[in-house]
Amino acid sequence: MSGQHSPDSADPGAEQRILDAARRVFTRHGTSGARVQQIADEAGVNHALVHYYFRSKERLAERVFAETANQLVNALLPSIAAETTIERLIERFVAGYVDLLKESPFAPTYVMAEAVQHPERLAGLMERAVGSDPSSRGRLVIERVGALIDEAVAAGRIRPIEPRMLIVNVVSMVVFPFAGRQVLMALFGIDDAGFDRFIEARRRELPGFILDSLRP
Amino acid sequence: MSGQHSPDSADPGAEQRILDAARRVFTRHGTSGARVQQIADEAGVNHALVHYYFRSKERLAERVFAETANQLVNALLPSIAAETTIERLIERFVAGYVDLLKESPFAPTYVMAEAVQHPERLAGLMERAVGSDPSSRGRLVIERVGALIDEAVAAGRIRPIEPRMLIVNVVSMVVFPFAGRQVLMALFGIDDAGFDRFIEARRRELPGFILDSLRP
DNA sequence: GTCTATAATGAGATAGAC
DNA sequence: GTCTATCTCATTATAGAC
Repeated sequence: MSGQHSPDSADPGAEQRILDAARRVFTRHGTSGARVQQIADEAGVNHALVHYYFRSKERLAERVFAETANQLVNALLPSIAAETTIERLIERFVAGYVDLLKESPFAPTYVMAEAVQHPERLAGLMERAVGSDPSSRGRLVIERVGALIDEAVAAGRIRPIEPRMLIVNVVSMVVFPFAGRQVLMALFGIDDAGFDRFIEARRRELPGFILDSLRP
Repeated sequence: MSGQHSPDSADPGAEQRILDAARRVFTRHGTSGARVQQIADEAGVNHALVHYYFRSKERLAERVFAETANQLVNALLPSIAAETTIERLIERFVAGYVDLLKESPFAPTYVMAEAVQHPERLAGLMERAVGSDPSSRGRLVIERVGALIDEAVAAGRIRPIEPRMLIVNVVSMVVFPFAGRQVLMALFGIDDAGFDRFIEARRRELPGFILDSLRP
């Protein structure tokens, strides 16, 4: 039980520790900016082990990108499918996605930046579900949101809006402050604590802002 | 007049061509992913010339980052200062910023990704204007928007909203689709032409969406 | 599986001719 | 100012001992 990485009773094993370290390093520095040595250091292993388990930096990077993009896109699909009104869906999505992004604040910027150079990797998001591709998942969400919009419009609670527009509006307002965190902090002259307060205020106000924009 | 880069009558000169090429390469690949050789190739010069003019890749990267971030933050300040109602300000900002981003679609992702590793570089945005820092420019915009909000609230045209919230909401909805372009295209199953139509639809609809959310 | 030692090469940077 | 040739070194990757 002695070793470089001070393993405790819940040691996940070298391969998993490398994967965890790789996610931290890649999401912060990008694939080209990341160093295999740093990943090995943070995982508490020799850098040769990284190649033993993952063959090359590039293969490891593909794995991390796929997992990160997958998490970002899929994390909230179940809760989205469970909600029965557009109002509650918006509320739950905002709260749930803010929570997710507080856990992985660098993930959106990382995925967007990597996707510029490797857009084809977004096609492999659903390696486990046969016959499902990103756009079919996208269609499922669009159809679900569209159905809830139609119901609310028919009931006179909201005005009509194209599902994709609403989805992009909501996702934009939730994700962008995290992606542009450093820029916002510089422009607003706030520190980490101020940013956290700003995010919490947004978590409270965003659902109302969005629903107000949909009033008939 | 013969040469690698086929200079014409409006040849901007080697230094400027390197700078232009560097902006293209850095914004697409990021600082660590960019190659001096590629910058030299696109500028039509030998790679030694890049070092002659800019000393090192890092110095060139700092220059490109400063110019790009500066453009993104400042481009619309004059037009913002010129508008006299919050409604017109929102309309002009959306239209103007969409135009800007169609010209520099990779700039937001690049700036956000680089800022993760070098947030201090955002402090040097205004190297030319003495005594002005990013947060003071931010305060000017916030105060201006706040004044226009107050006027519209007093006139009963909109409900109260904190200026920073409105600013972030508007900027988010305009910028995010460009930053996340590849992801949106994959999820929605659309191509470049479809994305362009989507952006044009947003340019038309966004001001109305925002103003609807502000109805008293 | 994990380490040490080393190979292989890509890329930034400089010297010096022109 | 611009090029060719060269240097240096950081980094990925592998071979082989344990």
